[in-house]
Amino acid sequence: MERASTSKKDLQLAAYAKALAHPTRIAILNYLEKQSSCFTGDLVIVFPLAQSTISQHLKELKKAGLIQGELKPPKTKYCIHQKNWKIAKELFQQFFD
Amino acid sequence: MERASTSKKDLQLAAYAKALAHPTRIAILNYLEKQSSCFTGDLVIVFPLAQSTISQHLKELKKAGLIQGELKPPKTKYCIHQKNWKIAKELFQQFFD
DNA sequence: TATCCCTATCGTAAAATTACGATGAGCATG
DNA sequence: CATGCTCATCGTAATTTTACGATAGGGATA
Repeated sequence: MERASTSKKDLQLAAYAKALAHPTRIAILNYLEKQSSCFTGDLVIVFPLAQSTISQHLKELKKAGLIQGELKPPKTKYCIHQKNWKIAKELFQQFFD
Repeated sequence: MERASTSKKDLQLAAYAKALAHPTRIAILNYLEKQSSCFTGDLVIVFPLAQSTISQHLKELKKAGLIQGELKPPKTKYCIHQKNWKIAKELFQQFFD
């Protein structure tokens, strides 16, 4: 019986899955897909959560690479990170066959 | 500005993502896809983790509905829950467009 | 009936996640 | 230069996750 190794792909997929593992983050991404971009403040209005909580979720999504932020002082404009989005999409596709 | 509601689909997708949000669980599912089925003990040999830890991961996967267990005393045989697997696959597909 | 296998569950500790209010930093505008 | 707006970060508390060893239970076999 062979020892299972945890591949880079497994780790990456798990990291993406972790970013998606919260309903609010799913909803934020859905929102971003519809709107193509938005400011933090928009989400604070749309979601019944504190501003700091929204910011924290955005941070998680950025850490995973699924979104990117652009400074538009005094606001921050977020949008989907298309390149990584595609990578994630393909990893999930492969995973599910 | 409209209030975002968290739909059933969002919740279900987040739940599946949560189940996939750990490298070991990804690896277990990969293993199950290859072998089509396995016993808990197989995984204990294959992965460098305690038996109770493996059991806990299996429990998480079962809770999410991605696998199912069948008693084959004194063993337990696990396999992918095909129906839910397909549902998960489609949810991720839809999500990524 | 007693014993043996295998696995689930319990108890527990450390770490991570999630939420909030408060604070601080960055950059326009007055 | 001071003010105001927006957002990130800090500090913190409650909960959840992850890991382990130890224990319990279910069903064969002797």
